[in-house]
Amino acid sequence: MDRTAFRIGEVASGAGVSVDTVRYYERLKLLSRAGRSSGNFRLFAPESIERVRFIKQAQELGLTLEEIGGLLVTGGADECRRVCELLSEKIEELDTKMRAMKEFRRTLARHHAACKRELEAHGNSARCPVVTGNRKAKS
Amino acid sequence: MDRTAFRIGEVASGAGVSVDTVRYYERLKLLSRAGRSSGNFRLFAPESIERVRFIKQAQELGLTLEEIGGLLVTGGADECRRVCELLSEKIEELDTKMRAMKEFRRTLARHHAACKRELEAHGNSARCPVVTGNRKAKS
DNA sequence: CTTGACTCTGGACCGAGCTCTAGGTTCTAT
DNA sequence: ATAGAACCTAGAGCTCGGTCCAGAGTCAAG
Repeated sequence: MDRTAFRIGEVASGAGVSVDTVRYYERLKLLSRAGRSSGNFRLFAPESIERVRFIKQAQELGLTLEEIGGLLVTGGADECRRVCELLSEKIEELDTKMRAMKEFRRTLARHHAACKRELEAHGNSARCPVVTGNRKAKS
Repeated sequence: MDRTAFRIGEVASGAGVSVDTVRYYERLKLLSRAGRSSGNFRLFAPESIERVRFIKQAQELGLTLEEIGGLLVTGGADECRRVCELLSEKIEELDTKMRAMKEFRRTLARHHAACKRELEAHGNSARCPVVTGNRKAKS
């Protein structure tokens, strides 16, 4: 039988965050207010765990909690339209970011190569060429 | 003739940050202590501007100032070796992150498609299907 | 010489996103 | 029955990455 109610600690460990974080998200309305047990313990639906994971994932990619909130809103047709827009904005941002990332990776790779060359050429008297005295000329 | 000394305001606007930020970076040793003019104004080498830009770029990709500091250390052979390692670690992290990003992009695209379908299928009575785990929006 | 833009230092303050504390309640295992 | 783990609320505190003061000095233009 599938569980339908989880206590805060289960949600937290299931999603890899602290219970404080779960309560914090609830306060920010990233999670809708959980139901309560007879003893006033929060009872979460299984999807909440997924939801917290989603939040964390989104966060790692640089979205703020507020933006994530925007993506999580659920409601009628108007909300749906809004979310739809928001989503395509975010997708575009993501694409931009991925391009920046590739660019930056090249920068790092270039530094890495320079570093290696220096070590190979000058061994123990190597002077790290990363960023200081960095040839810049024009990239 | 190329300028060799820039005042803090020039560095700041050249790199698109505030003068406070430049001073802050100096305090954190992300920029080496600048020389001073007769009137005690900081004088920065042109590379400083590049350096601040680099910091900003790295930051956008989710590195902390501390990590960036690690990438910017410069010294003899030992430092060079260390930086070299750090760089390949970062490159790998970046690759991991880029994969996560693609994954996340797919997630968003999937939600977007679902949203659109819902709107087309149910028009004004659409109920936004984005992200699992909303227990009744009604509180 | 005056004005106004720019700079200096040191320290207070800010928003985001948690994290911890205190003081109390509930649940579960023995 | 009782210990101890997990939970509750309200609110204070923390880290990061700045940002903003106050009070004073510097500097170029008019």
